[in-house]
Amino acid sequence: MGRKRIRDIRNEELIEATIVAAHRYGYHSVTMTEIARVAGASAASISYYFGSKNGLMEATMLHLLRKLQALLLKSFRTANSPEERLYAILNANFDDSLFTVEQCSIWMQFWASAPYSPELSRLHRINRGRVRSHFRAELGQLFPPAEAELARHALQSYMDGVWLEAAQSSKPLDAKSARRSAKGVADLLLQNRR
Amino acid sequence: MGRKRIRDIRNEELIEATIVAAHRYGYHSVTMTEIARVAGASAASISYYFGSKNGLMEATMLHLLRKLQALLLKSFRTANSPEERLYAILNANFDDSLFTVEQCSIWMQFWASAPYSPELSRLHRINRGRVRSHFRAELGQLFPPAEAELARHALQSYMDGVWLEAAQSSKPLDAKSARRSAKGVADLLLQNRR
Amino acid sequence: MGRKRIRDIRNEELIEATIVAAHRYGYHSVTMTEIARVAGASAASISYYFGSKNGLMEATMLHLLRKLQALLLKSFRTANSPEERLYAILNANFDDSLFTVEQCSIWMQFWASAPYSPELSRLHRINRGRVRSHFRAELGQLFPPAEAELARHALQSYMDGVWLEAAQSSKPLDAKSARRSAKGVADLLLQNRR
Amino acid sequence: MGRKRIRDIRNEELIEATIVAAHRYGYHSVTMTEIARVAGASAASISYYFGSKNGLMEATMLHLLRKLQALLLKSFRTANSPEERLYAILNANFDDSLFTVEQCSIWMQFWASAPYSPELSRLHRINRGRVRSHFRAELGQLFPPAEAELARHALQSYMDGVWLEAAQSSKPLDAKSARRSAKGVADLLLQNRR
DNA sequence: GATGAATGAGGCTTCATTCAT
DNA sequence: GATGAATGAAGCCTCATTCAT
Repeated sequence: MGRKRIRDIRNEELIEATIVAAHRYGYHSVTMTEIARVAGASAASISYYFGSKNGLMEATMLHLLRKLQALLLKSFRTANSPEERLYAILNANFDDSLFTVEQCSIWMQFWASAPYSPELSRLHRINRGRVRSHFRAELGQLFPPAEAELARHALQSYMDGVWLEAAQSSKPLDAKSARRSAKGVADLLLQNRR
Repeated sequence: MGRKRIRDIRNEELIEATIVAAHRYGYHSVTMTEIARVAGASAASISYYFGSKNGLMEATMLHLLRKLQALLLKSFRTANSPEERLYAILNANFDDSLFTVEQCSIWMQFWASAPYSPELSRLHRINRGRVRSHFRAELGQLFPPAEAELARHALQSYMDGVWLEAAQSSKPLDAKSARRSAKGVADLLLQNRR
Repeated sequence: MGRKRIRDIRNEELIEATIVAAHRYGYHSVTMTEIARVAGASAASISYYFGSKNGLMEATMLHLLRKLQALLLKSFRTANSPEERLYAILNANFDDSLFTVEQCSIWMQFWASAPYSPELSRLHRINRGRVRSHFRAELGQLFPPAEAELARHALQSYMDGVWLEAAQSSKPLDAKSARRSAKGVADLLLQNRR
Repeated sequence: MGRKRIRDIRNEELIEATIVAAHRYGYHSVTMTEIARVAGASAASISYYFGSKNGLMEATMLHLLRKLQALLLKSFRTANSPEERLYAILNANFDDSLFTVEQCSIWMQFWASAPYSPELSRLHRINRGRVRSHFRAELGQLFPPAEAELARHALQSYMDGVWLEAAQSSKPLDAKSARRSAKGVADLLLQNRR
C-alpha cells in the first residue's frame, strides 16, 4: 500500500499536468517533455508510470470521465423528481469543477481523436451511453416516447455544443451562468409538455 | 485563364483529398504523403500549391466555410418569412452535400485545433459570427430580445452538438433526417412564442 | 551567328545575376529560383543554358577569371619596367571593375568550395599559377632568387588576404585606396632591395 | 561535476568530428549524418547536444577561436619585447596544433559563410578585432602611427592569405616553415624601421 | 524511484531537374 | 526559346521510447 500510494500521487500529478499542458499546446502537439516539465518531472517518468504517451492520454480521459460520473451521482443524491434529476444531469455537466476552459478544451480534443483510437473510442462510447441513459430515464417520465427522444437529442446535443464553444473561450468560464442557460433551455422544452 | 485553370483544378483535387485523408487517418496524424497518395500526386506538389501542410489545411477549412456560406445564400433565396429563413439556416447546415461523416469529422478536428492556429482561429471566428448573425436576424423577429438570444444559443449549440456527434458515426449520415430533427427542435422553440 | 548572339546575351545576364544573387544569399544557399528571379527569367532556363547549377557556377567563375586576365593584359600594356609591371599586377587585382564586395565575396566562396569540385579546382589552380608567374617574372628581376620568392609569397598572400577581408565588408569598397595600400606594401618590400 | 563531464566529452568529440567531416565533404555539403558517423554517434545526438546543425557549426568555430586565443596567450608568456611579441602572434597563428589543412579549410569556409550568419559574423568580428589589437599594440611601439597601420594591415592580410592557400593544400602543412616565412615577412617590414 | 543519455523512425520541406506545351 | 508543372531525392529536425546508472 505504501508502494501504491506514491504511484497514485505521481499518477494524479501527471494527469493534472497533462490537462494543463494539453490545453496549452494542443492535445496532438504537446510533447511528453512539455507535460513532464509542467509536472516537474522527467519525460522518462511518464513512460515509467503510464507505459506510453497514449497510456497517459487514456488515463487522463478516464480520469475526466470518472470525475463527471462522480459529479452525476452526487448531484442525483438530492434530486427527488424527474425534473430535479434532469436539472441534476445538466448541473453535473456544468459543475464548477468540470466546466473550465482547460477541461472543455482537452475534452473536445479527446473526442476529436476518439475515432482513431480504440481505447479512446471505447471510453467515449461508454460515457455517451451513460449520459443518454440518464436523460432517457428522466425524460421518459416527462414526455411521450417520441417527444422524449427528440428532447433528449436536443438537450444532449445542446450540452455538447456548449462544451465545444467553451473550449474556444479565451476567458474563464462562468459555470453558474452556463447552468442557468441550460436550465432555461430545459424549461423551454418542458413547457411543451402536455 | 488557361493558366489559372490548372492551378484551380489541382487545388480542388488536393483539398478533396485532404478531406478524405484527414478523415481516414485523423487531422493531426495524416501525413502529406497520405494526402498526396489519395490525390494521386506527390507530397512535394502540396508544397508547390499550398506552400506547406498548414497552408493546405487552412485552404481546406476555407473551402468548407465557403461551401456552407454558398449553401446558406442559396437556401435563403426561396425563404420568404422569418420562420422559413430560420429553417433555411438549419437546412443549409444539414445539406446533403455538407452533412457527411467526412466533412463533420474534419470540421470537428479543425475546431479542436483552431485555438492553436491564428489563421484557423480567424476562420472559425468569422464563420461562427456569420451563423450567429443569421440566427439573430430571424429569431429577433420571432421572439422578444432575451428569449431570442436564449433560443439562438440553444439552436446554435444544438447544431454544433449534432455535428460533433455525426463526426463519430461509423455509418453514412442521414441528412434528411437530421434536417427533420432540427426542424423539430426549432418548432419546439417556436411553440413557446407568444 | 544570330543564334549565338541570343545565347551569349542570356549567358551574360544569368552570370551577372549569379554574382548578385550568390553574394546576396550565399554561394551554397542561393537557389536557382533566386538567381533566375534576379535575372528576370525562370529557373528552368538556367538548366537550358548551363545544363545544371554547377555548370552555371563554373561558368561564372570562368567569367571572373577571364575578367581578371583581361585586366592584367590591359594593365601590362602601359607598363615598361619590372616595377611598373609589378604595380600593374596589383592594379589589375584591385581594379574598380573587379574589386567590389560582390565579386570578392563570390570569389572567396568559390575558393572555399574549389577543393570539392574538380572543375572549380582546375580553374583555381590555373588562375593562381598565372598570377604566380607574373609575380615571379617581375620580382625575379628585382630580387635575388630566394628573396624574390619570399617577396612573391608575401605579396600574393597579402592580395588574397585583402580580398578575403573585402568580402566581409558591409560598405562599398574603395578600390583606389586598396591600390594605394598595395603599392605601399610593395614599396616596403622594394626598399629592401640591394 | 560528474554530470557535466559527459556532456563536455561528447561536445568535444562532436566538434572534432565536425572539423574532420567538414573538411572532408565541405562545410555546406557535409550532412549531420556524416558528422555523426565520424563521431561514432547518431545524427540525433547532434541536435541533442547542440540544438541544431547551425549550433554545432557555431560551437566548432568558437572552439577554434578559443584555441587560437589560448595559443596566443601562451605564446605571449615568454615574449619580453615588442619584436618578440610580434613573433609570438605569428607563431600562435601558425602553431603546429592549429595550422593544419583541416583547420585552415574549415576556417576559410567559416569565414566565407560568416556574412550570412549573425552568430558566425559576430565570432569572426571578435576574432579579427582581437588579432588587430595585438598587432597594433606591438607595431605601435616599433613604427610611427601611419607606418604601423600599414605594417599591421600587411601582416594581417598576409596571414589570412597564407591560411587561405593552406586550405587548398593536398599535402600536410609544414607549420614550422610557415612560421619561418612569416618571420621573414615580418623582418622585411622591421628592416624599414627608422 | 527517477532521469540523463542516446537513438530510430518518420515527417515536413527544399530544391535541382525534367518535360510537355 | 521559354517556362509552368511536377517530382524524387535528401536533409534537418522532432519526438517517443529505451536503458544504464
